[in-house]
This record gives sequence, structure tokens and C-alpha cells, in this order.
Amino acid sequence: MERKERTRRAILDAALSLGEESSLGAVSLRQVAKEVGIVPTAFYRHFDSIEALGMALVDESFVSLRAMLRDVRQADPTYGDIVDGSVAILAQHVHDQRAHFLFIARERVAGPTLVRERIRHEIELAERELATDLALMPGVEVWTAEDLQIVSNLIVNAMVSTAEAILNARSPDAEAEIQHRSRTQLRMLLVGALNWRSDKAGRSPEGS
Amino acid sequence: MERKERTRRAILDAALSLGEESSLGAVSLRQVAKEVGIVPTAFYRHFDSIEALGMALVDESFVSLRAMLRDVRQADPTYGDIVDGSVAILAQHVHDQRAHFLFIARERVAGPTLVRERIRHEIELAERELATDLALMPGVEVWTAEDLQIVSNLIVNAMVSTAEAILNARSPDAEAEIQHRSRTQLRMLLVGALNWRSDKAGRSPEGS
DNA sequence: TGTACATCAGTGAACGCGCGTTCACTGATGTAC
DNA sequence: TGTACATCAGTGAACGCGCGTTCACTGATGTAC
Repeated sequence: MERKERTRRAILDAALSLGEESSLGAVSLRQVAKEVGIVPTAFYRHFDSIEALGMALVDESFVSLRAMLRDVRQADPTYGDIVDGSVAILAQHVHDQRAHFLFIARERVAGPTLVRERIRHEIELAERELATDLALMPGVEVWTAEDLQIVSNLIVNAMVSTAEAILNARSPDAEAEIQHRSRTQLRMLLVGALNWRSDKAGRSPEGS
Repeated sequence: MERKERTRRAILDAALSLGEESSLGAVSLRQVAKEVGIVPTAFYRHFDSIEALGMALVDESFVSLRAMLRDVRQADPTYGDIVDGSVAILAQHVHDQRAHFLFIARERVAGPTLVRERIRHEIELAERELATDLALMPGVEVWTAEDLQIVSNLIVNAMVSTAEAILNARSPDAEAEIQHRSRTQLRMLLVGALNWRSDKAGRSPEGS
């Protein structure tokens, strides 16, 4: 009863690997079967279609993404600096689950509509969770709910860009530089956000 | 002698249109020919292969991208606010050349290696140009060359995210909100960057 | 521990289809007179 | 303006190939005794 599980795993891995060049939409059932070392028809013992395989990959890629977000959220109190800790955890997870993060980065823009929408929805959820976390920070009382949302979006976009840059890094040195850059950017961004309302009100007040 | 040019244009447009769902790698020569209304073999009167078609699309998409950057750079002095003007110009170009920007956004992560590298290279050039422009702004004398590069990268990433969000906007209202968000983010980001060195030095001096 | 049996993961032949590419062709377009 | 001609964009038959999917099958795995 475990042979089936091993083959299923091999099929998922083969699809992730074959999809790395171009997108999942360009991967054929027969390519996957060949890579796994089974006859094409054996594929149907595990999945109804390539689309079903794709949805299973979305599922397990999101498990990896959420595990990263959980780590980031849990590590905050213990780690000396939130920014350093978060970037390190992001890099670690992108490294450990490289295939999953590559899959998300790629299918986010190039996947079938359903897959794209699911990925965008998941990232939007992460944005909202970040907003509730940020609301607890000291010094953010001056922000409106809209400000919170806008800052969260800015941070999440920056982290997505960082993850993509790490995935494309050509060497450990290049990756170290990307991490350094990301840490600096997050700090700049926090400085800007924390000076935002007060700064704006000081120079050109508007609203009530 | 103009029939050829019309058909060539129709082939490029058909490829852009067919590639919108999934990526260019999933588009076949026969699909393109069918969409254009010619027999598959007539394709070869215009391009050697689908890959050659792809490179031609990269070329013309970059023409659109550079036209946008030129507009942004030229509009600065005349427009009242650099941020408002830049976001408006970005939105206008993304709207007018939607297919080209979709192509760049998609192939940037899902295209063949050569195409991906060329797009990344082009974006890197935009980053460097932005850095030289930023260097002329008042108040940035305190920045190191590295700071300049890091700020440019942050701004360009934010604009790429904005362009992608506009491409995915579901309604004019949603797009207006995205533009508003983008303007706020750029301002926050500039506030953060301009307070960066001084702020950092004030709290925990380092270096020489 | 050894044997007899049930399950079901993997096999292999076969199908019709769309693919990229070849080739000799045809007939519309645009030019020279 | 009207005709004769050259060019070459587009045609259509044909090819071998990989595709997804069907079906009846086989034999390895794991279980009951």
C-alpha cells in the first residue's frame, strides 16, 4: 500500500521539475510518466488529468507558503530583530521548498485562470493577516484602516519580489546581497510608513 | 508589398492574444495560423519558428516599455507632482499597450530562459537609469551608491507590482483604487528613503 | 515461517488528433510598357 | 487607361511524431491462514 504513495510523490516531483522550464501548461502527461519511469496509462491510477495534478501541486505549494508565514509570525518575539528574522526565514523556506515557491511564482502569472485566482486570493489573505499583526505595533495608532491595508500590500509585494530574486540568484554571494538589500528595503519602508501620517499632516493637512 | 506587413502584424497580434491564457510556450504555430486565417505553412513566409515570433514580441514589447519610461522621465518637470504624474503615465501605457505589458509580466517568470533573462536585464537597466535620476534630487546627498541602487530596486519592484495589479484589475473602480494605493505607497517609500540615512545614523551609527 | 489468494499498480497495444515541417503549386498584387 | 508579366504570399497534400485516452491484461505486494 506504500508503493502507490511513492509513485504519486514521484509524479508530483516530476511535474514540479518539468514545469521549471516554461509553465505547467506546457507539461504533458507522457513527459511526466517517462520522467517517473511508468507507462503513460499508469498515471490515471493517481490523477484524473494533468489539471487535477496541477491543483494538487497548488495545494501542497500553499502548505509550504503557509508554513513559512507561520514561522515568520512565531519567530518574531524570540528573534532580536523582526526584519532580520523575517528575511532569514523567507530565504530558508524558499531554499528548502524551492520547487514549491518556483511553482507559485510562475503559475501566479502564467497558470490557468483558476490557479492564478487561487494564488492571488492566498496572497491577499497573507496581506490581511499582516495588517492585523501590524495594527498591534506601537506607533501605528495614527494610521487609518486604509493605511494599514496599503502598507501591508507594499510589504507583501516587496517580499514577493525578494522571493523571486532569491529564486533567480546565480550564486550564494548574489543571494546574500539580495537578502541584505531586502532587509534594508524593509527598514526604509517601515521608516516611511511610521513617518507617514504625521509627516503628511505636518506638511499639507487634509481630511477632517 | 503591404499585404505581407498586414499579415505579419496579424500574426504578432494573434500570438499576443492566444498567449494571454497560459504562456507563449503553450501556443502552437497551427493555432496562430488558424486565428490569422492563413494556412499553417504560410506562417513561414514571416517567421522561421515560434521562437523567432517570441523574440519579435519581446522586441516590440520592450519598445512599449521604453516609450513609457521616456514619457515618465520627460513629464516630470511639467507635471505638478512626480508621483501622481508617473503613476498616471504608467497606467495610461499599461492600458494602451495592454497586450505588451501582459506579455512582459507573463514571460518574465514563465518564458524560455533567454526571454526571461532579456526581460530581467531590461528591468535592471531601468533600475540603473532611475538611480542616476534620483541622484539629482535634493536631499539624497547622504545616500551611498548602494543606497541609491537599493532605493531604485524598491521603486521599480513597486511599479512592476502596480502594473501587474492594473493588468488584473476587474473594473475601472478597482483600477482607480490600485492607482491611489500606488501613489500612497510611492510617497511612503520616498518618505522612508529620505529619512533613511539620517534616521539610521541618529539611532545607531555605523561605518566610518 | 511457508503457502495460497485477493488486490490493484503498472503494462502494452491501439485509437484518432493536432503538431511542425517538406514540397510543388496557384493566383493575387503591384509594375513596366 | 489597358495589357502582359514577374514576384512571392498563400495553398493543400503529405509525412512522421507525440499527444490523451480506452481497454483487457499481468504480475508484484501485502494479507489470511
